[in-house]
Amino acid sequence: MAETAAKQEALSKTRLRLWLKLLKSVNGIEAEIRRNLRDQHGTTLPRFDVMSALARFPDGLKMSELSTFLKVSNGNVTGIVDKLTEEGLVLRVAVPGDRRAQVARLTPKGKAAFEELAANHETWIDELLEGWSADDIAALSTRLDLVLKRQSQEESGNAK
Amino acid sequence: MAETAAKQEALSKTRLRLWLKLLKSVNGIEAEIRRNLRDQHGTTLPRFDVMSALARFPDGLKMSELSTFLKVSNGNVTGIVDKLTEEGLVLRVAVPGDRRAQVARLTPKGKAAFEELAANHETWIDELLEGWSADDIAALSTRLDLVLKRQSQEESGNAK
DNA sequence: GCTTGAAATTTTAGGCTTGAAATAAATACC
DNA sequence: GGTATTTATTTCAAGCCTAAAATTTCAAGC
Repeated sequence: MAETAAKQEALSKTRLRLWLKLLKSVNGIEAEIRRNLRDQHGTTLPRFDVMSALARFPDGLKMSELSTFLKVSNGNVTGIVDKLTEEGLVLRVAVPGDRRAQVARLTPKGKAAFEELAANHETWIDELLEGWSADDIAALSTRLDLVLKRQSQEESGNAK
Repeated sequence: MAETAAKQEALSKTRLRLWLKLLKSVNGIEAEIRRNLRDQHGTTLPRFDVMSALARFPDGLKMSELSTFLKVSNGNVTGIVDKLTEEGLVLRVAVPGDRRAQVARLTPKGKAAFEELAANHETWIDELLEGWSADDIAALSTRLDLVLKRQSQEESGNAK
């Protein structure tokens, strides 16, 4: 039994080291994407994320749906959509029958801009994950599902 | 050859999907750690990161060493160390022979506070990565080394 | 029709982050 | 010794982010 406890202890340290490495890797990739978005396109990751979400829903998303989907605060989305709207990339559309709500949608200009961004984004990721085979990816994907499952359980547990 | 191109195309999409899943998982874990630090200890991740770095270097780190190590800006570290200093967790020590530089060190109080945090942190990670075996971790670790190697190469390439 | 509570959104105060400008001190060169 | 460059750090302006408060509208119950 002493051996088991010792192994558990070692596993805990091993997991911690992996987490730190994982965080470093992901932060590094994210930093490069932010850099590319800024230097090559004059935009930012939060703006890209909002446009990406809206691109998936051509009929638009309510502000609250957007913030839930992106897992950021309502107030945060307000500011980003404000900017994108000023630039003519996003449009706020009134929801018929509910004067409280508004739907944010990409304009044609916004859609075109996003498609350009998305194509480059995919290329960047492809280069950054160079050397990852389909098998590598499948293996990691199933491990990540464990983490995501845990997270979605927690969410529903925290729901009021 | 058409098949090869098609496979490449598919791999690119697969990598993109993995990246999105990886990002979601890591962000979820990070969010929980931030929540725990705030709710259980009244502190934040950036503060924990600074204390963690200083804990590894008992003789202290210069402000610039600290920002390089943590990969954040100089100005950022200034503000965080300011706060930690006000609270008596960190000390700024003059560097003999260079009146420009200062070394930040944990105070005994800071060291004790960090050790408490670090122990909990390890437990949180252990729970969040529940189900990850030593073999899983070893496999992922070698894949991540690919990413990290690429990142360190880029850094040295970007050095002036 | 009023009132009460819930829902959608914006506003606000405060912390984190960056890149760039400013300051001050050390170093190198002549 | 004097000037220019580099180095260490802080300050600053602006964007991002959150949680909480405020605002407006809707919906239910009476």
